Amino acid sequence: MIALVDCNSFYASCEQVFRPDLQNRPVVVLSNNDGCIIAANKEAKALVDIPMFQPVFKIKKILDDHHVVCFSSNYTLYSDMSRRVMDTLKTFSPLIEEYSIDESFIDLSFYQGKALETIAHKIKDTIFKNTGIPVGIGVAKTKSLAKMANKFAKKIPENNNVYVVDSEEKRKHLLQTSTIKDIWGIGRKHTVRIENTGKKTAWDFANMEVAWVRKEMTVIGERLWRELNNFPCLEIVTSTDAKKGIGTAKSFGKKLDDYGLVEEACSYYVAEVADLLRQQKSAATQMEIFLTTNYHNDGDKQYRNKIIITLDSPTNSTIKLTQQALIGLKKIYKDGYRYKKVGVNLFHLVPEHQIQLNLFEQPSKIESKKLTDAIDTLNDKFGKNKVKLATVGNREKQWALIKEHRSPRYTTQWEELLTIGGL
DNA sequence: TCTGGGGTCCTAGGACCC
DNA sequence: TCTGGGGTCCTAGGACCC
Repeated sequence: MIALVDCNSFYASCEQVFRPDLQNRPVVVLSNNDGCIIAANKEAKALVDIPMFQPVFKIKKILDDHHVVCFSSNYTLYSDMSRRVMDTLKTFSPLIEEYSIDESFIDLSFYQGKALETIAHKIKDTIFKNTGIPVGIGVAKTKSLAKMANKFAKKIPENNNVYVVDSEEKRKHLLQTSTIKDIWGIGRKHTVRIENTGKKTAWDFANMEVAWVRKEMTVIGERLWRELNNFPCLEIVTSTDAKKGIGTAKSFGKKLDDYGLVEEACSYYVAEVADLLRQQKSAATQMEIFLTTNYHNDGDKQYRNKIIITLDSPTNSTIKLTQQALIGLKKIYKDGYRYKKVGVNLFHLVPEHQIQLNLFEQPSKIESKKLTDAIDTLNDKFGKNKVKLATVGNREKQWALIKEHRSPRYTTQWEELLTIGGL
């Protein structure tokens, strides 16, 4: 049996752990630049139907009227809290798949013959005791069923955040009370396609002709169909393979029409992805640079473009990548537009110890690696970006993300530790 | 005025090989 | 007139996830 453990309104819960005064109050967390709503606790969801990913300015009045507490996203805090939750989970099973920042699949075969419902409650209570984060747990024979059981566990209050699919009856009940779009892996498009055939519930889907499913939804759909029928097709994935591509692209805090600032932002993001690349000990063969104006804004002149740069030989040197990135940026940058976003993507990653040098390349690689290593060491010791390329600029980041309501990084910065009044 | 960011997997079709 | 059969590799685009 497999359990899917999922934190309840994770980002909002993280904020509430350190703010007991916000218990039972509506809380939402905003995306980068405080643009959209990306998490809402149950009090906030109960108040109004807060649509996720809605731009905040469209529902500002609702938030104000109900005194909803808004936080900018604080990923440093959420990542650290996630680690704590996962550490606790690891004490219950040796086989864990960290599926996302707030959920994990865990293998429960270790507990064969024991009452899984009791175990699940114990896991839930221990996580809450250790971290203050409430979780829901779904248990079933397959990952897809566990995922749905988890949703069901949270939806029905009597379930008390735990639902175990350990009988044919319960499987049927779960599937019959779930809609098509409740199924994990079925999104908007497929929901329409399936509903057009007259099916309404997950149970209907699980009883469709498998040939139809295969034809319309490819092998992914067929696996899902089999999983809902209790045949495991998806394994718990414990090893995390090196990523196949690494990228970053963030909207500026304000629109930019100055090449120098766009260049600064671009350099900054290249340094960021190059760092990630070195952390996973890979080197990139290809790099894409793109920039775009704000396409939501009809009034502005629109322009977007990208350029793909093939590197002479794979590299993870910030210096080399930045050089190439800025040559590329210059080629696609056009004056006279107000830019909203610049981004960089690295592809065709290879392990750094397998770099095939270009036939004509001078063996200066070693020196360049020494320099990069030295910079990494200094930054590890003295803090992020203490040593950086001049192209990143040394002034205040005029393009920085807007984060007006960011909470302290309670668990990772000494200066931001939680203080308790009166002590 | 204000609209996120980071991923994965699969298929079809082109281009090429023997 | 008659035009095989078996492959690989790569990319773009679709669909979905958190």
